[in-house]
Amino acid sequence: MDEQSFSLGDVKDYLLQKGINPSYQRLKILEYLMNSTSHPTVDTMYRTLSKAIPTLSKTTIYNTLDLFMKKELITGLTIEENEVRYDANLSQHAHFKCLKCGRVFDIPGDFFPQIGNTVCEHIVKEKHFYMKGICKYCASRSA
Amino acid sequence: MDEQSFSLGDVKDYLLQKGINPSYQRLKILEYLMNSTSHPTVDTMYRTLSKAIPTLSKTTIYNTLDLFMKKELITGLTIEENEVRYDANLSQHAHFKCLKCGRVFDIPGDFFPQIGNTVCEHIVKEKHFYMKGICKYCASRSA
DNA sequence: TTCTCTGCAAACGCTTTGCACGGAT
DNA sequence: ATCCGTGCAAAGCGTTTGCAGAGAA
Repeated sequence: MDEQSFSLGDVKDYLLQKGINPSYQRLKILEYLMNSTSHPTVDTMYRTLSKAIPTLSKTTIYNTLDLFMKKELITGLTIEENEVRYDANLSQHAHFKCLKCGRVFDIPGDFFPQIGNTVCEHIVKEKHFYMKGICKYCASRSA
Repeated sequence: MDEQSFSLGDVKDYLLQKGINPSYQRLKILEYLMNSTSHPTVDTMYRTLSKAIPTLSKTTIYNTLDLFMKKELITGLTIEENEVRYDANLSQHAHFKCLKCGRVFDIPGDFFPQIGNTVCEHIVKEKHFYMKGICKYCASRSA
């Protein structure tokens, strides 16, 4: 958790506004996502949230994330095969994955080409842009 | 297979030039990839190539693709979780995945932002850009 | 009661690993 | 004999499914 900007109350209001029953599990999962910029995997969420909710199961996390995605509160990001990461930041932004430490960073700014609704006659619904390399922390550590 | 432009001989020369022992399996796998623009998954390759090589195993395909990636003959693309696709087209290009039929198309042209070697102080090694939507074939079919 | 939410356990599917056979040198 | 390539079988791991118990209305 990076900087605690959203309270449980904020999160509850948000869920209610989106027409989602704010159960404790859902509140805590969304709170975690909204206060995180690290694009956690299900396993990361599970290991962290288990401390606060010892009975929490991964099934509930999957169920909840599916619900949030269906209701468009979050998006899933695919950078690596074998793991999906989740992001509550819905603004169009790029991602950077460090090949050393594995962390995923948001890259602000509009890097997205100004293509219209179609490209090569295909209808575009989503655009995804990500980079891989060595993050500034790993770079300075090995320098 | 889309348009037969590379012969087995071409592929053999390419393997030798890259310092890879051109076994029959390796030849056929690379031939398939070089003559395909459909970014096949391992399963697609397996089902297709099994016809020509009945004893072929998926293990060999995985071994071979790992080798090709290590030697930088091909790249792996991650658009969906749960499946890796492979591409022998090493030029920087974008991809488009159809949400209906699931096919992945190459999108030619330089859609990549002209960022330098670093972004937000991170060292960039790879850039990936892909879109999702409805491809022209599915769009015309349902129109 | 009825409907929803939760979570254990098992199933699934793609990928990786262990290991042994076979061909080439 | 040695080395490399191949491929069967089993294990691994993230995710999904089946289903039953708990909780709210």
